[in-house]
Amino acid sequence: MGKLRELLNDMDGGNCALPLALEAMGERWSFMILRAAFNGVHHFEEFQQELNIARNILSNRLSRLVDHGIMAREVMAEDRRKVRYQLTEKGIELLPAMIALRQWGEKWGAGVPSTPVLVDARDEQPIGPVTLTAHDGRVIGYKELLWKHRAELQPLGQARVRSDGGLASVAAE
Amino acid sequence: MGKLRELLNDMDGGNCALPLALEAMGERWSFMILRAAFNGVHHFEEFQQELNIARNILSNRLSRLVDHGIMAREVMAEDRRKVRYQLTEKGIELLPAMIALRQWGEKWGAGVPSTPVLVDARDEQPIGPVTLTAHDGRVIGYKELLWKHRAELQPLGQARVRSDGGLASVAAE
DNA sequence: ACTTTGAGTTGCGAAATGCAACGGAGACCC
DNA sequence: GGGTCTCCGTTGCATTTCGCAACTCAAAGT
Repeated sequence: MGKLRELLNDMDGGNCALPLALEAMGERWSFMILRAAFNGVHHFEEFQQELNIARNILSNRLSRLVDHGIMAREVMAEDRRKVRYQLTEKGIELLPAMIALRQWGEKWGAGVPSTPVLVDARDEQPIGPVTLTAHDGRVIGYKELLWKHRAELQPLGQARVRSDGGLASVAAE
Repeated sequence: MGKLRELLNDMDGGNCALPLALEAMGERWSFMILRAAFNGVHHFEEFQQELNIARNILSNRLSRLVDHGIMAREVMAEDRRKVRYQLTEKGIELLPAMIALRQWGEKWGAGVPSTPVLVDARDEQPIGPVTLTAHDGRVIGYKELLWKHRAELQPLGQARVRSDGGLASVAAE
């Protein structure tokens, strides 16, 4: 109970990176633009036509993505009217989040086929589901997980049995 | 170029599950509410105070999450004023997406510690980064991936060499 | 010169969001 | 059983964001 308070106080304070991610990607269209970018779309008019997004909004979103370092904006040398928007490494690293969302929509939505699909370049087989893994790479399910404060973490190799009933009981209320 | 068109036509039509996921989770506060729910928050007043969200918006978001089957709403038997909001399995399966987002924010944000942290219940070690994996479980990086149409997929075990230059070249333009 | 193309901007109505106050059913208290 | 408190909302109104259509403007193309 005091535990719950303590846990929650960490939440709003700002020491959670989720609001940070949402500030960059949480607005309408941001993820759709990202998806288009992953599919090889690079130019304003392409984004506009394919997403059917209002031009002013698109302009605003692209600017924001550039400001956040998710995309890079470059005026093309061979035709200086054209601007090329390119994913940065920071943007590319949103791929797991985007795919996790898409797979979730695929699983729980009304049987949407979701084309195009991401495949392993080696064998052209579709990638597996995005999962959570333990530090050693084992796939790990929700019921095998606990929430812990940073301060309570054990250095690797010194794992001990839960002794205080800690936060595990909090999640179960 | 014809290829690009073909690729893009699949996008807006609606045969992508991302818009579906975003319809359920893309509004402001939805992910923050989900996160609170994962941390053991169950009641309206708890969500309101911890997230500092306007009551009418919170009301609206909880209704929408319930409508989408992400949370279940239950009037509590022992105190019928209280309503308990509980994640469904569909909601729980958003965890990888949420963690992927949070990890991204953690990596690229201004060194936010992100407490509480998700740990393996066995050894209390923090979970690993959310990654994409091949069908056999190998972790796979962005450069080892291609986008393919459903129709072009090979049945497992019949992988062939890319013969048509296909969609890989599209991503690279 | 004249037209077209690419990438935006501007003006304005519609929708979503935020804030503060209110409402109402159920518990609780004597 | 009247008064109070708690929990979960709703209502009214100001602010912000979104969406649409028309416009600008520089750079190519012809």
